[in-house]
Amino acid sequence: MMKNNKQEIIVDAALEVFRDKGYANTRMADIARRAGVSYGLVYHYFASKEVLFDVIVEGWWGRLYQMLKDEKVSDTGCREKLEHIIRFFLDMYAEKPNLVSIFITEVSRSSVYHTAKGLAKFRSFFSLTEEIMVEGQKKGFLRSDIGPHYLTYIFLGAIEAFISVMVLGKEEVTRERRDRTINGVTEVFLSGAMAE
Amino acid sequence: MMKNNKQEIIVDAALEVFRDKGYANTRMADIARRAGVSYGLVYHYFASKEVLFDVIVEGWWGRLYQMLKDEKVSDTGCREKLEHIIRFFLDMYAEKPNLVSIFITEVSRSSVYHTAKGLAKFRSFFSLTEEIMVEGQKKGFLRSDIGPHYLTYIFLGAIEAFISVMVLGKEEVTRERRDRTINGVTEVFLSGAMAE
Amino acid sequence: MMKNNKQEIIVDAALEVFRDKGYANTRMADIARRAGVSYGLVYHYFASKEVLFDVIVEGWWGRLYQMLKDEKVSDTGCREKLEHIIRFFLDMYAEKPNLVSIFITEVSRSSVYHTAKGLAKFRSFFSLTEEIMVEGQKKGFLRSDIGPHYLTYIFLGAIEAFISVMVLGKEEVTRERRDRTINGVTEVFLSGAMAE
Amino acid sequence: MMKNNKQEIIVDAALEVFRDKGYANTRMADIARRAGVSYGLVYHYFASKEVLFDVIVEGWWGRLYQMLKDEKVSDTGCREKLEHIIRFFLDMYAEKPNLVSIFITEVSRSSVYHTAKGLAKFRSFFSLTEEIMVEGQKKGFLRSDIGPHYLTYIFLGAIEAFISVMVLGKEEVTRERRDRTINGVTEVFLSGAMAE
DNA sequence: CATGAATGAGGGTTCATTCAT
DNA sequence: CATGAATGAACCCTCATTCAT
Repeated sequence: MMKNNKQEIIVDAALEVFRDKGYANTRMADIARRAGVSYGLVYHYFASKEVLFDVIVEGWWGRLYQMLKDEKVSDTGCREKLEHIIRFFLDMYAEKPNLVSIFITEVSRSSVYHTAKGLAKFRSFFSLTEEIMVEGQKKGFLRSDIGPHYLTYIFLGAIEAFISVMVLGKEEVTRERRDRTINGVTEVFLSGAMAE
Repeated sequence: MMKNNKQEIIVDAALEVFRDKGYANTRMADIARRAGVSYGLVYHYFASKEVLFDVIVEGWWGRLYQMLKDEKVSDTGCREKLEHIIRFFLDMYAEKPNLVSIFITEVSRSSVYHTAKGLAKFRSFFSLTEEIMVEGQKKGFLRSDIGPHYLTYIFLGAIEAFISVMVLGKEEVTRERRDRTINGVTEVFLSGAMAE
Repeated sequence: MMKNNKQEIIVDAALEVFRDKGYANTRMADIARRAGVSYGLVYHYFASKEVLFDVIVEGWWGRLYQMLKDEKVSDTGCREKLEHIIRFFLDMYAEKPNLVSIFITEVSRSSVYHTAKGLAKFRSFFSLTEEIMVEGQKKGFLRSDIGPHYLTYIFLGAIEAFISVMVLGKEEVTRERRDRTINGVTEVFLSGAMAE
Repeated sequence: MMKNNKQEIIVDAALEVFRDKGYANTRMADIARRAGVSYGLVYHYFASKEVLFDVIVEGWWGRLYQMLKDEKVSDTGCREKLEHIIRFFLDMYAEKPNLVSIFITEVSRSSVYHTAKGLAKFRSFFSLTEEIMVEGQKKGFLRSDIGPHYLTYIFLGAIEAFISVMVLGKEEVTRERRDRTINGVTEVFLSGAMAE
């Protein structure tokens, strides 16, 4: 993917610093220092702080879309698809916590400021998820008296809440916790929180 | 609450600018200009940009806690309490969209970086909500095979997703839409998304 | 003209530094230091290095145009008008050597400065002078077998050469030298360099 | 002259870029790109940006001096010598417009370049021309009531004005235009602008 | 010869904050 | 109370130059 070794090192360093300090408080010098390269080299590979950030964010969106598209065309049941989506976020968090943190704190919340560009990404994300919900309704698995928009928002909101809590608390996810979370979210989302 | 007229004007201006540009991209000069005052005056009332931001954020937390405490001691049923919480966010958004925007886009984020201070606020918010969930479980209204943490995250995540979508899209909430949303979220949260 | 005292001080300092080092090698810090003000104050009054430079250059063009317009409508003879033009440059050099230096070294050539904006200024300068030449031809004072363009270029070129030599050599102009120069240039331009 | 092919290519590229952007705004990378070579190679042949520029400028001065020396020793009349000087500039502009442009915009002014080194070059240029004027005076061809300095400045100033106008307007010189210019300048310089 | 990755000092600009009036 | 002039530390980015391959 990355042709160059140093590029990767810089991106990884950026991932850490952006996560620790947030985009606005990240200094290019910090990234260079953390990457163990000279100041100028960061600019040799990335035209600006914004470009470097965008490279990271694009990487995220790319993985997310890929997963959603895979789920859409997969012939598994609706419940499994929803479980896979939750699993994606949790596995991603386990594998690349910095990337997920940045998504939560810098992208999903502040996409207001990255007008147009970022907002469009978000709409795609929601649309792809909504298509899965619509399919679930058509198949009679999901209730149809509630608009698919609602189902989408509630489902994704629930995931984001879990991820956010982990991000804010800088928590770790064990495999066990992951499975419990997948189960809990799916269960409540599908069967409801009410007793009986 | 505010003793002084100019203070209020400045806070309102700050609310607008923070919402439009985000904390990091807000200039004290922007706030002064939008308030129509000199920028020495902003400093006359507020010691720093951070203090001004905190005043706004404190106002938000105050209202939120008050509402949650009121709900906790109220003797209405669990379903009503949950509905009230959703309504609070939607009404708040209708009344002070900038305040809610800032909460969504800036507060949760700053919690990550300004640890301690902001994180504690967040935990209180979750705790208060969780207490309502625990009460619902004790009363046998909510299922007990799922930890109250889970119920809380899912419920609040769903609300946040709705609010976020409105914030990001700068949408308006009509009374009708509000009621539909309250109903939709409550219904799915309590009864689940599955058909039948 | 300048409402503000500090502004003037900064412009004067800029005049000196631009003259000494040229636009490209001038540091905003140098200007601030030479003006005896803080770094930020320069930016308080002038949005950028370029703006500060333009303010200076505009001042020059303004004076130059004014003089040329005055000469055009004056009812003195052609010889006197030409003498006045030469005198303007020499007096200006005596009064504001830095301004004239900057004009010669940074404005009058500088392929950089000449992008539309500056080029138009130059054309006006030449046009106004040419009108005086045309008038001289009409009145039968100047020969008409040579196009007014040629007369203009030769006349202005001669002046510029004198000024340039003074600028490059950082020479001073005494009143006597000024008068000798006015006379020499006028004499050669009008009567020619040939003996008899 | 140039031993190496690549060297020439680089110099030609530099000529173009220096002309287009001016010395200060020229990047070594621009030159390398325009030459179609890597930018390590530029340093392989030329120790620094300044050296590369000097090579170009030296080439100019060399040709100019050679021409002036040739004229000095030639046994043609003064009028012919002056015509040859004008022709040199115009032919040079036709043949190597970039070189002449650079001379006009970057060398002949530029307080920066003129630190001793450049100033001396200039004085030589003026001296050589002045010698021709002195000779013309001695022979009784040129008037002697005007100092040779004056004649030199006026003559060279006139040429420079013509060249400058072409450079700034990026105009072309046809053979016809060249001859008209030579004639016009010589005529006015020698016989004066006055009618009769 | 030739390449381009790597370096790092330096410059323009921003902006929160202070303070004299 | 109110103003806005004044300060200067900090930061992003540029680019001439070096050097390993």
